[in-house]
This record gives sequence, C-alpha cells and structure tokens, in this order.
Amino acid sequence: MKILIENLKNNNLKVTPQRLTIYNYLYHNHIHPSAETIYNNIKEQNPTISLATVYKTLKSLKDSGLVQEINVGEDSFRYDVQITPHSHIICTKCNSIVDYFPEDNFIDSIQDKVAKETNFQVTSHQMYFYGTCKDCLNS
Amino acid sequence: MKILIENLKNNNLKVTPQRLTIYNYLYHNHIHPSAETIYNNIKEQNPTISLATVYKTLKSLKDSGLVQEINVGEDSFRYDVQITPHSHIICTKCNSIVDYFPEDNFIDSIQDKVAKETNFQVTSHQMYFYGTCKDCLNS
DNA sequence: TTGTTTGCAAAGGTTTTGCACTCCG
DNA sequence: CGGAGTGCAAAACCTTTGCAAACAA
Repeated sequence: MKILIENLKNNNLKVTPQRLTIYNYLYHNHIHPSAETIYNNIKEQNPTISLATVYKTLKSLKDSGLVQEINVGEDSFRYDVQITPHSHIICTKCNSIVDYFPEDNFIDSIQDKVAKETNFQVTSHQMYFYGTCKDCLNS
Repeated sequence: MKILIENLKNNNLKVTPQRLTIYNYLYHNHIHPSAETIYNNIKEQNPTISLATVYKTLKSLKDSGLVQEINVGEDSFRYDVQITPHSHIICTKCNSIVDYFPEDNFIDSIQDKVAKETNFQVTSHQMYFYGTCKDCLNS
C-alpha cells in the first residue's frame, strides 16, 4: 500500500478509502478482473461504493501508472496491477488469464528488432497468447 | 475477390454486393478501420447500406477467417484483411496502425517457448507494439 | 421458391458525464 | 475551508438483435 499512497501523493491525488480498497483488491487478486467484477467483489465491504467510482478510480490508477488496462477481445476491459512488464496468456475455453513473465533481455531484443525494422521508437508492447490451459486440456 | 467468393461459398454464405464492397474496401485500405470508418467510407458508393449490415458482414468475414478483429486499447474494434499472420505497431501520437511481419520461425520460437513454460497449448497470439512513428518523431 | 441477408429501429452492455454532497488535506 | 472525490442518475457510445421486406441461389 505504500506504493499506492506515495504514488497518489506524487500525482496530487487524494488518498481515499475507495482508492485503497480497489488497489488492494487488485493487488491481492491477480485474476485480471473487469470493472464490474471489481465492483461486485468489493461492495460487500464497501456497500456504498458505486460503479462510476470504480471506473473513475481505475482511470486515475491507470494514468498514474499503477494499473494497466488490458483487452483480450472481450466486450470489456480488464485490469491488472502493474508490477513488472509481463504478457498474458488466455485460455479460450475457461477465459482465464494467466501472467507470463519473459526474461528482460528477451523482450528488449524483440522491441529492438521491431524498432529497427519499422523506424518506430518503440516504448511499450502488449503480447497476448491464446490457447488451452492445462486444466482444460485434461478435462 | 476470388478468395472472398470461394470462401463465402465454402461457408454457405451468399455473395452479396454489401459483402463484396466491405471486403474490397478492407482489401485496398490497410488502415485498420473501425466499423464506423468503413461505414462512412463506403456509403458514398452504397448509400442505402446500414451500419448494422457492416457489423453483420464483419462478423461473417471474421468467422470465415477472412478478416481479423484487433483491439489496440481504443473503445472500438478495428478490422484487418488477414493475409498472413502479423503483428501491429501503433503510433500513440497519430494513432496510425502499421503492419509488422516477423519471420515465421521467430513467431514459432516464441510460441514454443511460452507453451513450454506455461503448460498451455498455444494456438495463436496477438502482439501490439506502441511507440512513435517516423513521421511523428520528425515533427 | 426458400432460406439468407438487408435495413431500420430498438435494445443491450459498457463506460463516461453532470451535479450536488461529502470528505481529505 | 477549499478543492478534489464520491455516488446517483442520465447520457453517450459501440455493438447486437428482432423483424418485415428484399434478394441470392
């Protein structure tokens, strides 16, 4: 939570219970939830929170770099605490999303390669792999 | 257009002027347009077409494998004639999307690596690179 | 002819916005 | 206290759906 509080202060954002709750939920639940899922799961502890506040909070967290927004081809965005750069691998049967952490030099080498071949200054990337997870393969 | 007509027949879909127009537009305009953009650009030649038809057609083309749907983090999907597998590189200043074709063995090696390390059976992927294009760097 | 496709309007789902109230600093 | 954040309801989007008319095969 220290990271959150520091980061909020650095961005001139106030520390509110709603922001703490949402960040805390994401921090402890790496299921890449949608705004709706976050809302449903936190309203038990925080019955007065609104879905609009969840969206507004996610926007603040995203803008200050604490959370990343991902889209795997569904109707809605999903959210993820950004600790270190990583990719996502999606099971097309059960729709679960699993983090995948490639080594740094692997990513750097790909970005360098792309930058060289396209003349873009590449600053970030998103990599999604689709397939079937171990559990779904066995059932 | 031969590809389209053959493919439609193989999928028991009828060849209609609307489908020809939309596929033709995508085939000649590799700007990765949204449904709305497609609609706006083809309605000059086809004044009676509706946006709903554009969506329905894109769904048919997607299901029969002629078109791919991509999402780069905007509110809407964008569409792309799928010729060979490729990645996308997005300029965050001008929002243009450029195709990037890595060598086959490069992709295969990444997918193999991911599959091995995650125990997923990986069937496909989407790779998006974000940065600044040559033109925007020079202005 | 027959089943598919189209076009319209309406509905559905996600996300944003306006505004008064509340609360952090 | 003052300005930022919250919560509600309404609005704004994008996309899908239902249905009668039009059309491809």
